[in-house]
Amino acid sequence: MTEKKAKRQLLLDAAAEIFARKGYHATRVSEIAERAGVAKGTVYEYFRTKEELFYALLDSWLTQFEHELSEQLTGVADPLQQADIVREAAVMFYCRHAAHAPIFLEFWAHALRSIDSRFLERIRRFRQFLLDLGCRLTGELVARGVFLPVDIPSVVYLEAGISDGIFLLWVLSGRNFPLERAYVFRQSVLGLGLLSDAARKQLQGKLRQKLQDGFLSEP
Amino acid sequence: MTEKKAKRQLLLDAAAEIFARKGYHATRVSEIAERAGVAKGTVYEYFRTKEELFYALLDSWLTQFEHELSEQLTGVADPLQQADIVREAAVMFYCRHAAHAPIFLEFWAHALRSIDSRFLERIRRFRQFLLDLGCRLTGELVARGVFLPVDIPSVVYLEAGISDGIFLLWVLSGRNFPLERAYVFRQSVLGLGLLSDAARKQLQGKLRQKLQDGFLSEP
Amino acid sequence: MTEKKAKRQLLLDAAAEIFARKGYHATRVSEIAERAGVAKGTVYEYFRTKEELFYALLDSWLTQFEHELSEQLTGVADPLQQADIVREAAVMFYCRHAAHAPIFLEFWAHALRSIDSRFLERIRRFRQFLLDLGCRLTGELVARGVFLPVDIPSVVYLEAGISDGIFLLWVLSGRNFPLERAYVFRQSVLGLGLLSDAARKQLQGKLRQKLQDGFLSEP
Amino acid sequence: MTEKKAKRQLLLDAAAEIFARKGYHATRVSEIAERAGVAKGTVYEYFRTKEELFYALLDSWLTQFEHELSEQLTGVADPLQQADIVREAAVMFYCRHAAHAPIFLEFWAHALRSIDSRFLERIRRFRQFLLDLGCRLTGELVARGVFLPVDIPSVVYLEAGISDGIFLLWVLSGRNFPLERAYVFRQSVLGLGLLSDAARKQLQGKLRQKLQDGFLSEP
DNA sequence: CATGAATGAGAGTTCATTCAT
DNA sequence: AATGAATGAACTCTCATTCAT
Repeated sequence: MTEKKAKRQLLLDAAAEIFARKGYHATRVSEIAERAGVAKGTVYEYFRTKEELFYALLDSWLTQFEHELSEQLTGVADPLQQADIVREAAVMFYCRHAAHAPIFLEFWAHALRSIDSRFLERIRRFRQFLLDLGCRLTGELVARGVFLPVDIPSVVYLEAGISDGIFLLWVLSGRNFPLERAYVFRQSVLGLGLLSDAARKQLQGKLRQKLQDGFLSEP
Repeated sequence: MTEKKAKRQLLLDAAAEIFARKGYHATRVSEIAERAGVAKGTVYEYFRTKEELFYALLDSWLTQFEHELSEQLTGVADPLQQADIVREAAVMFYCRHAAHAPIFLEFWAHALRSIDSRFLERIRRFRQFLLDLGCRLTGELVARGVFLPVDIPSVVYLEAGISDGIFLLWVLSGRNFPLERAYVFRQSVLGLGLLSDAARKQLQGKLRQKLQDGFLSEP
Repeated sequence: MTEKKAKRQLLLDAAAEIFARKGYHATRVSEIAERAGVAKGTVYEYFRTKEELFYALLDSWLTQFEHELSEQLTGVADPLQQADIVREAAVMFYCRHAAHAPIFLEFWAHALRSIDSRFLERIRRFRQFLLDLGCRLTGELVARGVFLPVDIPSVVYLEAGISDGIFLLWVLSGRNFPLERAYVFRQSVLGLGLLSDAARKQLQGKLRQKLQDGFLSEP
Repeated sequence: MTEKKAKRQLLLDAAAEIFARKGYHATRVSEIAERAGVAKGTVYEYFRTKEELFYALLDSWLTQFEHELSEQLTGVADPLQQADIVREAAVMFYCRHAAHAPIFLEFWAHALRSIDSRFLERIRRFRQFLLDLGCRLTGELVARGVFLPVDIPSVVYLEAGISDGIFLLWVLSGRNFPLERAYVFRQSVLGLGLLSDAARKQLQGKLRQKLQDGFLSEP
């Protein structure tokens, strides 16, 4: 039972490694098998098709992230603190999968073309999960007067877009800057833009400093 | 001569249409030929391989954008006005290629895996073009005291990431919001975050209104 | 011991069912195992290969028929009565295996191509068994003056061919007529053709009526 | 145009040869290609799948037979003469395809199992063609008082069954007797059984001689 | 005896590319 | 320059068979 799961995971790990290095289409099922130390046929004992294996990888990553984030948020009430947790979780997630980063681009590209709609659905479900969370947090910050009165969904959408954009930037630029600092930087810019006058007064100094520091140079 | 160029363009247009609808790998060279109204073999008179055709498409789009933007900026001195031109050019570019949007994801994914490094190099050259432009503009705005003193490259990097991120958001969400308004919204948030106290005072009202409006609902 | 035989029979029955429905090549060994309620590997405890299982099925059916017919003929002296018994046994055999009918076509086809010559040999042995029987019966009928003087082997060959032909007709036409009546009809036609003048006079009325009735309409 | 048809025929001939020798399933597409002197891929320029090639073979044979028989019957009025033409055409057809004989068994077996219903439909259409013809001929013979009053469809069905049965016999026995003589023998037996008293008187002598001669020994 | 996970040879099929016309 | 028939390497996936447990 548990051994079956372990071997499944082994295959997923092997697949991640090869997919990341060669891309979905250039990856041969036989390579994945070889990497996992099993025969080609064995892959098909665990996944019906190559595409299913690809999907299983996407699903396992997103599910794991959703679970971990949910857990970490349990018991935390303060929305600002929650926002930090979300950011950290995202960064941690991306960093853990740093070597697999290019796969995400392929998940996205694949989602837009495959007849298999599960990819797009799964990604949208994940995004919805984050958007819901973001709306809750942002809504509370607006309600408490920390943020200016804004159109909450728009802000949350924008934030989501920015997150992916930074990730894209990071991947395409050859991962030549620390992802975490970029996310902090983003938070500072957005913060300065969205904070109410009162909140701004309090945080201004720290945030402006961060803007001056940037995220490209070594700290 | 010019007829040769015209047919080349015909093939590029056909390729764009099919690549967008089916994706690079699912597209057959024969389909492109059929769509362009020529025989399969003719494609190879104009492009050595399928990948070269794909690259030519990327290159033609980016080159066109670079040319157009350079032209439009010629003779405009005011950096704020220039920033508007850049934003408008980007939106126009994306909108013109709205139907081809998914191809960009594939360009990016392809750039990260193909043995053919031209893809990555070409994309980086394009980004560098935009980053240089952004640094010049932002630098001037900082110099003039419109923007706070910030680490200019970081801000420009961030803006670039945000642009792509919004585009990604737009594509993955099924293009269900107006791209232009999202870019304006982005500008407002960043503006409020980056403007110096003096500049902020002047523009605050208009920008805050935009934050309240958002970009998701019909105007 | 006997349990071993019982499970072997269980597997043969399962195989017959699946082979009949899907055909030899489209049948998976795992399906047979599943149908028999055992594990895939167990099949190989009883039959060395899939083809051997197929052969065992053929053999079991033909052997059973040979045994049954031999038993039923024991103690019956009258050749006309014996002919009836043979015909009835054949019909009973075919009807019992009505659901498996298409398998016979595959046995025949298989016999003509398999490297494994046992199929062809077994089928020929079976045919020889019937031909010998037929020659004995027909010979006696000729000797007694019931039949015209004919080349006995040719008649018996023809009868055998007709039997298989009717069966083939029955299978390919979707089994849309009663097999038994077709065999009776055949007997009448052949009878009228082969009977001596004396015998014909006696049976003519009954046989001609049967020709008028045919075997396609409901009686 | 015509060259395309010629190559198609080349492939059909090659396929017939290999299918006949090895059977449908044991035949590799590459073998057919090799035999036809083309590359494997070329086969797929002419036939979408292996099964389609198999079907095309069946169709080409049956269609050819239908055409030839129709032509030969044109202008012949006498039903007895027509019956002879049909018999001769069938024998000629079988003899021309003697080397491919085992394929017919596979066509039949395939028709009963393939999801592709075209096989069964095509075979049934062919049989219907022959049955219609047979009914017309037999009907006329009955009307003219040559045959006894009989249930015409039953007789024709039986004759069709007998034809296939003799063919089966011939194939399974290793084609060790002359097919034509067997068909003549069959005709004699059936004739003696079906002829009216008047007609019988006339033909009796010749037919009985044929029964004595049989078809197994050399003439 | 029974199991069923693992195997891996081998199948049909695809399609970018070539090249004689 | 344009064609499209021909190519054949390379792919994914199947499934009869094995064998450690």
